[in-house]
Amino acid sequence: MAQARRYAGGVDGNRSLERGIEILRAFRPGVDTLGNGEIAERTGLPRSTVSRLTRTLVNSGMLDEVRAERAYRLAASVISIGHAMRTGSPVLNEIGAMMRAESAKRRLNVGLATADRTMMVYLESIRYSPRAALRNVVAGQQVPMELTSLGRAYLAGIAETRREQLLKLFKRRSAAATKALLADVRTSISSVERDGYCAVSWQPAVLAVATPIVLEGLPVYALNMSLQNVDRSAALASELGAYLNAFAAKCKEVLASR
Amino acid sequence: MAQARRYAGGVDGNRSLERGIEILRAFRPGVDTLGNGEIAERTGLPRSTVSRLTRTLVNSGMLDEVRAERAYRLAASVISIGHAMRTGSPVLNEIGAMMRAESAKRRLNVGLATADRTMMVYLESIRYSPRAALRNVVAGQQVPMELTSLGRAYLAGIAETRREQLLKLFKRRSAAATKALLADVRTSISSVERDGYCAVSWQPAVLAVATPIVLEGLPVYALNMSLQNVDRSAALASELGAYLNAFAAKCKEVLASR
DNA sequence: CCCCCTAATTCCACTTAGTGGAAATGAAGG
DNA sequence: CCTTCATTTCCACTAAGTGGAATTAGGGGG
Repeated sequence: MAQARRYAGGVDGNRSLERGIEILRAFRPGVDTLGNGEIAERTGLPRSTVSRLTRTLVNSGMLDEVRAERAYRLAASVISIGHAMRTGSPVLNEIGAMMRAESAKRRLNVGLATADRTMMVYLESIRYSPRAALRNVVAGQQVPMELTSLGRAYLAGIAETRREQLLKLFKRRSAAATKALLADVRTSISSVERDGYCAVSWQPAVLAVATPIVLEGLPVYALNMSLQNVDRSAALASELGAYLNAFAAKCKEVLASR
Repeated sequence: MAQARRYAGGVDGNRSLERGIEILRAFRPGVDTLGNGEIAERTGLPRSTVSRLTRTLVNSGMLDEVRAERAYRLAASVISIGHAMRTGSPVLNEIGAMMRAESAKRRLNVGLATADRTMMVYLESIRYSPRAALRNVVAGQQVPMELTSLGRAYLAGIAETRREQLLKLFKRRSAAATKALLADVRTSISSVERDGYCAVSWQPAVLAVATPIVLEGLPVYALNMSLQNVDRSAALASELGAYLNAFAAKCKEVLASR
């Protein structure tokens, strides 16, 4: 009857695979282990189904079983695949080294991110610190799209229809302060259109600027620069913005000739 | 009839989910995009099945579609999940900072890895360089288990039955020099049992030592230290080994009290 | 030490969701 | 414009997957 399509109120696709992926997603940063019960709760799937799917994920090497606590944790395979994603990314390959150099030269944080649903996820985030030992690089960390310069630059870079979809999702997500927030987001988007970048101070004493990178055949990325322990000032923002615009121009040049 | 078990000559599990994961695994480092045809070749799955599963993976956010070349690439979600794995790992959480400090103090590379099938995958690899700008950290990179100090330390740390399974796999994999290689592997394992570490010079002018970390309720890990641009010498190897043993002891202390 | 209680796993009848060969569609090139 | 290769859609078939119920396995008390 059904032709591998449109199962109970869904879109095309393979239900078991979708559910298996949902289970993997249930492991968020900070969550170490999850038992089948907790997974069932978080995903809304029947317990017996979860039991079978986690078994499959263990066999496929995506989950490790912790027999003692009857629980599972993400296995090493997931970072292998993550690594394949990063090394496969043409953008990161081309400009990763430039980002490091720029971070060292300007003494600030430089990041490259793209969207995962309604979050921005860093492909690379180079954290500058005066002490060399504290400098570090993070990949995979998520920050909220609507609250960050990265996310707003991304929104400015994507197709309008998609942007409006996402804005609706934010509205549904945060009950309070929605109106002001959305206005803020739109201001940032205009700022990108006018100046090439937007500045947001999402976290206290951190000033961040970001700009979109739009390339044919690739998802939209956003590039950012940020400084910790500073007072937010318009002058500083426009200085950072100028650095960012110059750097982004250099990146786009390199990427265009790939 | 079939109760979600033992489909055509397989073990228990969900076939579609297994296949979907296989598709994700087909994207190895260096492979940027893959079309459905190539995926079908690499995985041995029927083309129509691949077509449906890739669509599902796109809907689930694990793959990005590149319409222009009718191909797919791994999406940002996979590094989100990879990041969740790393932050969820109690071992990396506890000793990551210590590893950085040790790398800076001893001026050498420090790595933590575990197994993904027959490969070792780095949870963290801290690459020391005299120039601060060149120091970097990699996660997810794979190295062959049977050829590296990391892999051999891991083999020394796991249950004997599992070890013998893996050794058989290596035999099947590399046709040439198998006998000598396996003897080498066993020598390394004895070396771990006797000295606490093993030394291997897998890549030219790189000397590496590694030791297993075995903890209740966690997969076996391996910790390594390595130096580039050195001549292999027994004296240097035992010096590195001593550093490693001291460091591993400190790590185990921290991990025991978690 | 045994028994209860909770949670995970297995069982099983049901039937839909998935399958893969064949047809259709679509892109690239002569 | 027509051919060729590749990818996607179609569709009849049925095995694979489902989820509620029964069962088993842990893990605290009593």
